[in-house]
Amino acid sequence: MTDTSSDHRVLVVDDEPNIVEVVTMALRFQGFEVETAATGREALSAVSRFKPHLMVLDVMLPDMEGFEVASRLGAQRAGVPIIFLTARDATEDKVRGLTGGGDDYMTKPFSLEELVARIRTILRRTGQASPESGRIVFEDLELDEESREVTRGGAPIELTATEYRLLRYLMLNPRRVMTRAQLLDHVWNYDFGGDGRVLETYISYLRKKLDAHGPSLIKTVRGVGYALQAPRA
Amino acid sequence: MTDTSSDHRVLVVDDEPNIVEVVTMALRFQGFEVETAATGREALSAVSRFKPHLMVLDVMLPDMEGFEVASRLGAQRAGVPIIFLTARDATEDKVRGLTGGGDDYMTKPFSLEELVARIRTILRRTGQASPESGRIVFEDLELDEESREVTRGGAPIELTATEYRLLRYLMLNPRRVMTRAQLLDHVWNYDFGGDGRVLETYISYLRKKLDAHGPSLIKTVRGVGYALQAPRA
DNA sequence: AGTCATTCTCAGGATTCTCTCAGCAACTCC
DNA sequence: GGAGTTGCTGAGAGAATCCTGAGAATGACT
Repeated sequence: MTDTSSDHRVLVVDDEPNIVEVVTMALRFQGFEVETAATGREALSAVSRFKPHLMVLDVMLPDMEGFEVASRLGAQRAGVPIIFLTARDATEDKVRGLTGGGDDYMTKPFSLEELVARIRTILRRTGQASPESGRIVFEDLELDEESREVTRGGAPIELTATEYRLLRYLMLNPRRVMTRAQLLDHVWNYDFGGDGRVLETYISYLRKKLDAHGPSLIKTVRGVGYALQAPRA
Repeated sequence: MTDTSSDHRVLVVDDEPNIVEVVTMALRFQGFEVETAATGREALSAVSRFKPHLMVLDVMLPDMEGFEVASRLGAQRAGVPIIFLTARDATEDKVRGLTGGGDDYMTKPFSLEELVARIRTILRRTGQASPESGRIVFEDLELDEESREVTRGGAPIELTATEYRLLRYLMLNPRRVMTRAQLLDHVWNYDFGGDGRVLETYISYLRKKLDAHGPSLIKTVRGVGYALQAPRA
């Protein structure tokens, strides 16, 4: 992506190879340095060797719970924030209480965009990353990543979660044609296997909301995908 | 090719000899170093020996699925991006989750130009290739590969998918006469069996759109093919 | 449980593309 | 100059692709 300044180490811990694979590739892609571990024990040794700036940690590991890993780190943890991954059912409450500090959690399945966004937010909060203004602008469209507010020409626009992710991804890649596959992969959950036509529906939603305040911004490129495009004068 | 800087290794894996042949020829022509494999097992050993920068991998192999090859590579894969080839029907869902990791996929049949374009895009994205702006220029014609925008003398020109592929191919080989066969092979799907006269139709479309903004750029070479040519002063 | 917002599926209709065809124009070679 | 070949282009059928409204499924909140 356009962000070259990352250069952070992230440790990904999960025992499902598929997830590790997908997440690892996505993060490397974003410029993070990534190491992986499949068990709690591996994770512990990886931390001391790799000294990550942040951990992505599944709560269900074969040898111990993610929380145990966290507490066993003890002093060694030294303020390393953790993003816990949990299955959707149950346990949510358990996680809530534990996410003191700078921790966070996400329920599986999640979208890669969201994971990356949270990692960035956390690194920014903990002062490890440059506080690059979390504000994206394209023409008269503005998106504030902190408050999640979107405005066009000053007028606020209410978006649902999915609409927001989709618009954000497009705004991060202005004028560039994003393929259908890219959009589905980044904006929807990584295991989304449904009908690719959701995308069209959401583009339609977005257009309806955005175009109420000005000329059309989303261009469809037939047979390929969509792109943000400045309206022609 | 004016591009001498490629020098990348690409591993092509498919069990249909025709496809391997066609793709291999096209890639070698573009300056890539190519090795091939017909089975998953061969692919695995080829990776460790050949250490490709990128793989083109059929999902349907005689001994295992392409995905299995990918996951069996494991650590050895070391971030090598993969372009999966899939049959048009079904399977699209299975392929999801790829572009997040830098991978991509194409449905068969595809045009060679498209394949080459994607390979270039991916290598550029993963920083393995020089980030040569993705912008092709010929005289007052400009083509931006990321936004897929084409302009002549600054004026935007709307092209359909096929028109775009055709023009792009011509612009990649400026002044050189491209034979009818070359054009049909590269711009249309490799198994296109229809009437060769489509080409004339599309040349006509292109000329109509391009010449609206200046002197003629596409020259006919009777009995051979077409070439981009600077207008005589 | 009941309400509400959100997400996703589906189908009809509209649009746009691709390719074929046919007649005319331009060129080549005798 | 004439005959044959090759290329040009407008028209149109069929296919592919996209848009959008309606409603079912899902999950969040009270």
